[in-house]
Amino acid sequence: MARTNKSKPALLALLSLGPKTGYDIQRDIRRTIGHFWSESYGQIYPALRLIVEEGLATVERQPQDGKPDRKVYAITQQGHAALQAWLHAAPEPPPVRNEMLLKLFVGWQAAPDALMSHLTGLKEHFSSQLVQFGDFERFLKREMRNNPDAMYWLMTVRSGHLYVQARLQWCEEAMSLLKKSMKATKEKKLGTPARTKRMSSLMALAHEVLNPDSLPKQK
Amino acid sequence: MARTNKSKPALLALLSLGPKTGYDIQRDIRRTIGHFWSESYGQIYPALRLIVEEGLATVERQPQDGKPDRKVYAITQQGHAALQAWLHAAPEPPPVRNEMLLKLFVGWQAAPDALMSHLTGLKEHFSSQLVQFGDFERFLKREMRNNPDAMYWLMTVRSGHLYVQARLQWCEEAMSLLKKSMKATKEKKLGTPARTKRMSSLMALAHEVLNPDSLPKQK
DNA sequence: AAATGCATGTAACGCGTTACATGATTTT
DNA sequence: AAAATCATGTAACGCGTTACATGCATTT
Repeated sequence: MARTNKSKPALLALLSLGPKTGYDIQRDIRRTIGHFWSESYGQIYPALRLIVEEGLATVERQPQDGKPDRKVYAITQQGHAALQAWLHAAPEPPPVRNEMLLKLFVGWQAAPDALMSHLTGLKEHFSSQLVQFGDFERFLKREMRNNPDAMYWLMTVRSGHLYVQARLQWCEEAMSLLKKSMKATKEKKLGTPARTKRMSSLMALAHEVLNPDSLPKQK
Repeated sequence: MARTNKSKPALLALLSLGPKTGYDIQRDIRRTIGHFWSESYGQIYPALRLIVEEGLATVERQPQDGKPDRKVYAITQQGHAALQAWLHAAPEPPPVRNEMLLKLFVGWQAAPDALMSHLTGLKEHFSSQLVQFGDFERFLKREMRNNPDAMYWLMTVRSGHLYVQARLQWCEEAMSLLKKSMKATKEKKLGTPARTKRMSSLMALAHEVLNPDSLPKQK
């Protein structure tokens, strides 16, 4: 049932920082919260129309020459109220779907080198993110002296920082486990069917051993 | 363009562990990789039909009484080949969308107690997950003595473990930052419009200071 | 010369969940 | 008595991206 709207509150959040066009919103999201949020034009423009229809924002057309008119949206009192209501509602957890982990789960059926190169790619990606989060963090901490509210922004950046740190640590660990596994399997050679069968019984065993229904359904 | 199929390879991965019905697949996903993957029946049954049409699996109907026939799917040689091809392709990173962080980003517009209670809820959730990951990990480490391939499964569990640890650490940090911020704002009182305006100029400043386009587009 | 930025929007498609329909058996 | 498990599937809906259409100005 739930499946609550996410784009609308996101747009209201951005509009709560000042009047903006759809184009501005997209750019500002990318620049400020791009590490944990994104909106495409295909979401933004239709949503803005709805937001105006519901009285949560107003539009003002500003003619330009050579370009399409700017349509500047401004949040209304009702919009502020709607945003606050959303802020006070418990957040839904993000859906979980991680392709790399799925590949690893049946990883013995792949060439170890391929998995290793996937991990290397990930590691490089997270390393560069780590640097950027560090820069961002230093900037915000400096600004907090004048503007205590910068702390809210900082919290989101810290989330990203701790997240990439953990992922990076995992990449390194996984790579070293993979190396070990490569050696172990070279020694005693078993055919894929036999290995598959053993994984299959491991699954059954896991369910018996780990009490009710092992890992969490979600939440 | 890309937008590559994710359900089909997921089903093939599960079928590579042995013949299963659609129902079995759903249950096994929940039990083993539920912490990073999910499939609903609305995905599974149509996808299985396609998989059979493409020759990646075969079906066998097993009549039962009182219940619908079991339709047992078994992966074919072609299916194995398709799975391997997918395993060797670089994984796409999961889309990022975190509602809690979005709420925090404009958090000065909310009642601090509400944010605090969101964080408390998250913290409890991650704490319980942490325990379960620990159990799972101990089990898999024990099993690795007989079955070295259990290491692949372990890698996915370690990912979850490190992830929830990082989230937990973040929750605690965020809660303590929030407490500080509550004190700071009590002292010098500023109206919401003024605070909003300051955040807005902070955004502009951030973009000037942080070189080209700050945080990563994605990847 | 080509790419990027500014600026609007729509149409088509794919992804994914939820609810519904059906119904016996087993557990709480 | 109610709920969960087993077992299949479909229809409707919402979410979200990509590609397209248009076009000038600026930067590389």
